[in-house]
Amino acid sequence: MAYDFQTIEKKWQHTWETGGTFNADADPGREKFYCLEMFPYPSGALHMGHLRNYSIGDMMTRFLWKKGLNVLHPIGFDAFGMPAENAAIKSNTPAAEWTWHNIEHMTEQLKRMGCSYDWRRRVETCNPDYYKWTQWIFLQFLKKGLAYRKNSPVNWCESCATVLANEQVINDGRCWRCDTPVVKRNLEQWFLRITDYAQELLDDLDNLPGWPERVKIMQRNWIGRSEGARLSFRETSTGEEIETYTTRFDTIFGVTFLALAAEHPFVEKIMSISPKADEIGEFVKRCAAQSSIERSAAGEEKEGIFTGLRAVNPVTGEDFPILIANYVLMDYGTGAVMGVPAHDQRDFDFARKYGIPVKPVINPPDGEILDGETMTEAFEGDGITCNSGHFDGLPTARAIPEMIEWGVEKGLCEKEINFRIRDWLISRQRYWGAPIPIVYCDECGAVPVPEEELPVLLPESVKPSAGGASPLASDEEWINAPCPKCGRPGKREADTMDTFICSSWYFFRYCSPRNDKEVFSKEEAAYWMPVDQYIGGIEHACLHLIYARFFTKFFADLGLSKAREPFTNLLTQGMVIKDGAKMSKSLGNVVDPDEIISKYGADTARLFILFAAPPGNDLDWSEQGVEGAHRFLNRVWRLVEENLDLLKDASGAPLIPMKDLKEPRLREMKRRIHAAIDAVTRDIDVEKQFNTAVARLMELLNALHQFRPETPEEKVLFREGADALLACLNPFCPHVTEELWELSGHGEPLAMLPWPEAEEEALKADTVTVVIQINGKVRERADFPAGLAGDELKQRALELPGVARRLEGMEIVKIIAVPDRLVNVVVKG
RNA sequence: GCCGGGGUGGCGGAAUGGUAGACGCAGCGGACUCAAAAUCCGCCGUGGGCGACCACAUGGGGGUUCGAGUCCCCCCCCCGGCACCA
Repeated sequence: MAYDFQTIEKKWQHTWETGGTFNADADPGREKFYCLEMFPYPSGALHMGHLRNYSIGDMMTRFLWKKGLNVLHPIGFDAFGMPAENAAIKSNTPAAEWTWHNIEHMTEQLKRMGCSYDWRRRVETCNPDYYKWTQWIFLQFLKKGLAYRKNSPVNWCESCATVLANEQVINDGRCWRCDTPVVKRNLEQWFLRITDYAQELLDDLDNLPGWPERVKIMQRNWIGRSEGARLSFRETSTGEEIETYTTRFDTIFGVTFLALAAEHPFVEKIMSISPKADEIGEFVKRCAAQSSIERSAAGEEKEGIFTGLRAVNPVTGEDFPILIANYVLMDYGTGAVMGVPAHDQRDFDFARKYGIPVKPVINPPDGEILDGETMTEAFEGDGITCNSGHFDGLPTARAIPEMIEWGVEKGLCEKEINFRIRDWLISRQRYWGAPIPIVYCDECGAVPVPEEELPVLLPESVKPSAGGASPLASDEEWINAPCPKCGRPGKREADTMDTFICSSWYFFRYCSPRNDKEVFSKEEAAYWMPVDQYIGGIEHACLHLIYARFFTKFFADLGLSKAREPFTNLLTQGMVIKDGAKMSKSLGNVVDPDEIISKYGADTARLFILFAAPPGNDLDWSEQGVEGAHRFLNRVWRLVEENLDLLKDASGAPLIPMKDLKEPRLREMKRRIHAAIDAVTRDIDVEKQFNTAVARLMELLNALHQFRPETPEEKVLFREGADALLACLNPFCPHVTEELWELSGHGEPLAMLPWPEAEEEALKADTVTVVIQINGKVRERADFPAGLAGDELKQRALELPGVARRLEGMEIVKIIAVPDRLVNVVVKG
């Protein structure tokens, strides 16, 4: 017979809500802790990934409250985005209505989970009170010259009918949301200058010891810093200087061609003077038509076309042909590459295909002498410089810096650092997002909406369409607005902001969510920020987690906050798996959290999730595992219920310290209680291994279950154990533990009672099992008094009959003794 | 290709260089019951032996050490990230 979790959970949820139990206010006199889980998109209902995320965060929050900290634990909704729009198109429900309905439903679900949020602080990014400040932040970027408009080839998703930022193009050029191959389009779009922060974003990763190494590595890769040199080659007929960027300036003597991207500005000039203009034009068109998937595939056949023009190597005076090549990208470096086929595989493949000479300028360190005629692949490794004038004989490690140094002195090149990360494209041709607060005027150009006129409200009547144009442009009433500068008729910016903007600063807003005067209160942010513990999925490693760092640095530079990093500790939880695959609707392997909570209760769901795997691992969903967790809670319930009288008898009696317990059985019970407290505390606080913490509590329950107290002394001890079990289990299963705590005669609720502390004296064992090895193999075990020193331990081990028998006729070489652990006898013969 | 993270029973997973497999799931045997469920007790890495025991065993191969799942070297496999970035 199961305990009545339905009634109990409702009861305590009601108590917490009406009592504001988990509301937190800034209090400079108290140590704070900011515990945050990534806020959900209100897609309709919580899924298991959410349940896991919020179970982890809630358990930690409750633990930290009990440790005496002032804990900020807020939640909100990342409420702008495509699904609302799609739902609007499909079911003819306004996006706002759909979204707000989901928000209310999911709020109810979070409450049913027993989550300890400060609900006063809930924010929704689609709320004008919120996006007013999203727009304000955009204006600050604009003011600082960090927001700008540019016409450029941008990533376009046909299915989402909008552009995407580089970070949002994943899996070989596909849309992060719908997996559709992305194409390039030329559009005038808004960008944020995240590249201004590239170096700091990279450097500060070293100041984040609380982040998983792999997330930091992913960000380093994404930022992609490279050191090299910029140098120009003069085109012989026009005298035009064509700039290139190289990380291998030491190969400058090996340049045998120059390759331009099809979009390179000089290509137009070439067409105007070249007799081959038609042919070249056709090639350029073909390149442009290739999707970014085709163009960025490493195995793709390299194609090029001779332009008939030539350029001169400023170092050697040699001249060589200029080509246009499909493997040269316009948006990295200068869009032009110096071709060194002997030492770059791509250049090599290209040169062989088009009969361009290969000129080695580095020989391998093993003494081999390369021959450009017969080489079958490029030599890209380090070696000894050759065919390079007075630099011959230098090893690569010295050649690169020394040759750049020389080039800079001679005025041939400049040192340059390049980044792979690009400026953040934030325009979206969508309806359900924060409007970009700009009015276009024929006279004044793009004019920012004055701050006092914010928010630029999103009209709720607009019907989003599946087509390509920005839906807002179709709202005549909305789109027409006077120029804020000159008052003449103008048109509003019809694009909305990338929703990743909204989620880049919500953790600041939580600090003062109802502030209608400022983006956030400096004082409140100074107290709460940075977030001490952030919990979420790893899929945001190069998206949200970079953007949020960028915004935080920008706020610091505006003087709004001192924090230069938003998240001190990051926990990336694994996925929830079933039948070997991530839960997904298309695979039909989803388990509905509502059903689990209805059938077993929130405590059971939370316990299973935390017990089944360490938080970083993928979690294999198992209904039998859930039943196991439920069985455990029923046993806890019975342990208290069946011993209620006894527990009440013992209430109020002072605990018996270890030194006053004589009987071994009682001393052992006491030790187990405190060993459990000690281990659970360490697992939660230090190791972040919640599965083993639960295992220790299961052991404690098993021990209590077998204890069967009779004497008054035993009853006091039993009560101590039951109390410890409930107190330690409370952050995991807050409802059932709270109910049992009350039932067993405690006045005050558990939630805010101090976390139990292990008694040092009670952790020491009286006797220990020592293992006796002979030549490293376990041969005997013996219970000895704890703390025997080496010599005595050896003595007693050798006296054991089993050991003595085995050692007969053997010569003892040496004996290793580890107190309280083992004795290893090394023998010969 | 480069950079990470992994590989331990039937399964999820434990193990400061010191008893490999905690805890749970599944399975097997027993008690209770007219019976079943629930519950309780016991067994549960593989092979051998009636047995106390013995051998083997943490992806494979070497090494360091009295002692290696753990440290070092080489290799295989799986997962993730990046990848024509000049």
